[in-house]
Amino acid sequence: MDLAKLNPQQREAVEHVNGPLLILAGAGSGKTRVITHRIAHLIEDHGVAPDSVLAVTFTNKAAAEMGERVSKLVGHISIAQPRISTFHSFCVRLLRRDIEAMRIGNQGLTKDFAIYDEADQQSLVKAAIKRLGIDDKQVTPRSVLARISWAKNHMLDPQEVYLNSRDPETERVAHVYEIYRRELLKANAMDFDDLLLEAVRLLRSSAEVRARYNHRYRYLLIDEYQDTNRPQYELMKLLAGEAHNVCVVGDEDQSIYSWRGADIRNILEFERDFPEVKIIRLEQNYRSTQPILEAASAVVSNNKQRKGKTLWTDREGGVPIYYYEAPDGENEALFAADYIARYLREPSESDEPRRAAILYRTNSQSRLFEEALRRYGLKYNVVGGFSFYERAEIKDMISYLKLIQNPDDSIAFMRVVNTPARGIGKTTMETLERIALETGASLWNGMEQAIAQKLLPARAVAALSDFRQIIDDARAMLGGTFVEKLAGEVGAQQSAISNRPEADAAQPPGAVDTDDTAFDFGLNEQHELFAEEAVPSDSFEDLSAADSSPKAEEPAGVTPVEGFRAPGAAATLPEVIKFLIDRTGYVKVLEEEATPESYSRIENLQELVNAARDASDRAETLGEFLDHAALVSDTDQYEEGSRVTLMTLHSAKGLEFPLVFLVGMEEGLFPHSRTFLNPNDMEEERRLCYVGMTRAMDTLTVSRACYRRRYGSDLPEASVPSRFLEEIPPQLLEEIGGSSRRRTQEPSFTEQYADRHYSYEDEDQTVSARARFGGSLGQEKPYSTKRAAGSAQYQSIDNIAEFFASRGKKFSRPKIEVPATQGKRGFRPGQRVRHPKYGEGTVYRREGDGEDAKITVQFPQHGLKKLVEKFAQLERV
DNA sequence: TTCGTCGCGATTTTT
DNA sequence: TCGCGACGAA
Repeated sequence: MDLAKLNPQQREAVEHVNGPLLILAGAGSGKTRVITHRIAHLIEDHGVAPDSVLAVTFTNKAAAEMGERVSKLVGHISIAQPRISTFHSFCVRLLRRDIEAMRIGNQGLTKDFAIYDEADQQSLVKAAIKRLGIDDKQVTPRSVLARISWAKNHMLDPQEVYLNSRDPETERVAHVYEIYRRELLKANAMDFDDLLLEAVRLLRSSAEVRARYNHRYRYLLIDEYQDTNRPQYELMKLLAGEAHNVCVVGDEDQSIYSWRGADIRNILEFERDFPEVKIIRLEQNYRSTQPILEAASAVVSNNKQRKGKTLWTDREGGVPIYYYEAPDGENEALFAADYIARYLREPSESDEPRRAAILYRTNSQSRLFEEALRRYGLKYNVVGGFSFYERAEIKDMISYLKLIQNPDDSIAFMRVVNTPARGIGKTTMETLERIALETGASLWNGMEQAIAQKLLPARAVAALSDFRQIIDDARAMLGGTFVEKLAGEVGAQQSAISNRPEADAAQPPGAVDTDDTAFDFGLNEQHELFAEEAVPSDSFEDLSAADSSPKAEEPAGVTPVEGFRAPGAAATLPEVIKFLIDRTGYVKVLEEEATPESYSRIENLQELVNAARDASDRAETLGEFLDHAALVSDTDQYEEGSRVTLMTLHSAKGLEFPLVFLVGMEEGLFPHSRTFLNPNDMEEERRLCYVGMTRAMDTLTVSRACYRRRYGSDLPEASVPSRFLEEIPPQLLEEIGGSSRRRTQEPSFTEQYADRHYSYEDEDQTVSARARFGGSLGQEKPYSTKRAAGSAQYQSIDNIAEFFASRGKKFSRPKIEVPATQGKRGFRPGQRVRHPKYGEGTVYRREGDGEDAKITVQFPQHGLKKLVEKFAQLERV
């Protein structure tokens, strides 16, 4: 292993082999490099078996990237590779394998458990609130769910929440929590938090399982350690076993997930639980220029809760931080787009192609920038927001699959039982829920009882039977055929600790108990055979045509099981999805709708079939396919090849870009208004700002809109510059655009162009740009319903003209009618004022007029205050 | 039971 | 602006 390219601290970290290691790695200090080299060093120079190394990262994307880099370093050595995964997917694997060790009698979750996402959780909580008869005006499902999640992240069960409660509201939360938990169990399901908790519970409760994993994973690495929460910490301790070969890497200044339970104390307790720990600090930054580093450090140094460290770089020179003050949000976006367009056109100074990122605080801010980039015909990649698997039609199909896998999944049941409409309405559902509640069973079970005992009107029974038949048929198609990768290289590695069941016989459809969803694990040759016939054409017709495989037409209920196991008789996952899409009439409904929206949904479904085919090609089981769907995260969408990336500051963690736009630097937006009350939250916002700034390698541009529309209302509100702007040392900041205050001797890249950014006669915005509006987007985001639909509205020349006309108006009158009073009191947003009690502040917002005008003022010490202007005794400063 | 309209409230950040 | 729930009519 060649360690010559590492600095002394990095090298020390890499060469540390046994025992606990804590690496405090500042932004851009080559942390990933250290981790990958450390893994390679262990394997290459110390003969550690690759698959006894477990590295845990925060996102799947980071894991994949790290895996790639590691296999570049050591790929030649062995087929076995280190396991590199996120906490959550690691836990899923662990639980799918061993969770039944916790089953007592017939109680407890089975390995076919479902994973509930936030929407599923919300439905469950909503139902629980309703059942408890709690007034849902006061408590929203959202807030209750947040508190349940908080409790889970602090490893408190409903009992403990109840016993610790000091107010009736917390008691109610405890009750909802208890019901929520029971419903999850009944549905054989877990939420994201449970994945961690159950894994901890499993490793604690079974010495045998724990020993197996301790034996399997000898070396443990944890990235982004500052963002781990309590359960993750416990998990780490359990996995570290006796050997304590655990290396954690983190940066207190980049801790931005405390709202999700991340606890900085984990760093302190690490030293307590592993007293023999070695601590290494990485403080040399290889990423950013001096001014960027200095500005970011200056901002974060305003935090009180901080050990403090000094990042330094030997990189010399660099342009200042540019600051652009836009009249409004649209202009801010156009400015960024214009700047980026020019930037990308310039030849790159290094070998790397030019890349830029626009970073914002909330996802909703992306829209304006997307529109602006489209105007300029720039391809871009949006990370976050709506992901593919969150789209309604996709969730619907996934819910059908989930139901096949786990019929007790009541949330999936409710989602699709009447989707598309098949005459199962409110009354029917209420009856089913009642039956389920009375017998303590799942909705599916309730349905079976209702059908068998004819507890419902004939029409409802018929509709339910039809629904059941669809699920049963689909399951029968799949039964016994979905292939597990057993043979060959990968299988050997996996089966080290895996204890897959021998091929189970698929049971006849209808015989539903928790075990009949087990799949056979055939061989690869067999799979290849099926894959051949599974390749359909890509047309829409393909979906709607009644082309579902012949066996679907067979009366599934009477065909003997053996019939489904014969070679060639079983269906692959994509076939089953196509069967479902067709048999449920889903596409038919969409086609009848015949709107651009509905066609794009059909496209999305086609995309799902493609995804399933890929999974099937990789020989994934239905369960694995569903896990993947549940665990892909927004940040995983980041494409490295993309030249322009839009994302939230949170998603940007761990990435770097030559050019970064940090936009929306306004009080209330960033820092977000919800953090005004709590100083700790404010410090986290500041860390978030630090994270954003340190993403920039060469150029950092910060911007703000003086007037911004909230919720698309038509009167824009004045904004107050973000406090973080003021924390950037003024000598590092240079205002650009309209009113440049200062000119440097040589016109910088920015200055050459900055004054031209209003120009709409720019060549990019004429014919060529128009021609590209449709196509470029489609390539970049093939499944984007909303965005595909959105792009349509700009395709006509009239619309474009209209767009520019409206924009043009704004620019000629940047200050749109602001509710401003002429009177001498008339305080206007953005103005500095003094209040006898609260001191100096900035006017944030003004409502009403004349005598009853109310104004909201932001005071540094007291936060936002709403005052009646007449009485407030405010003076101008 | 379904489908339409209307009014209201919402926006942090994510595995 | 947009998405959801409530409400009412066929």
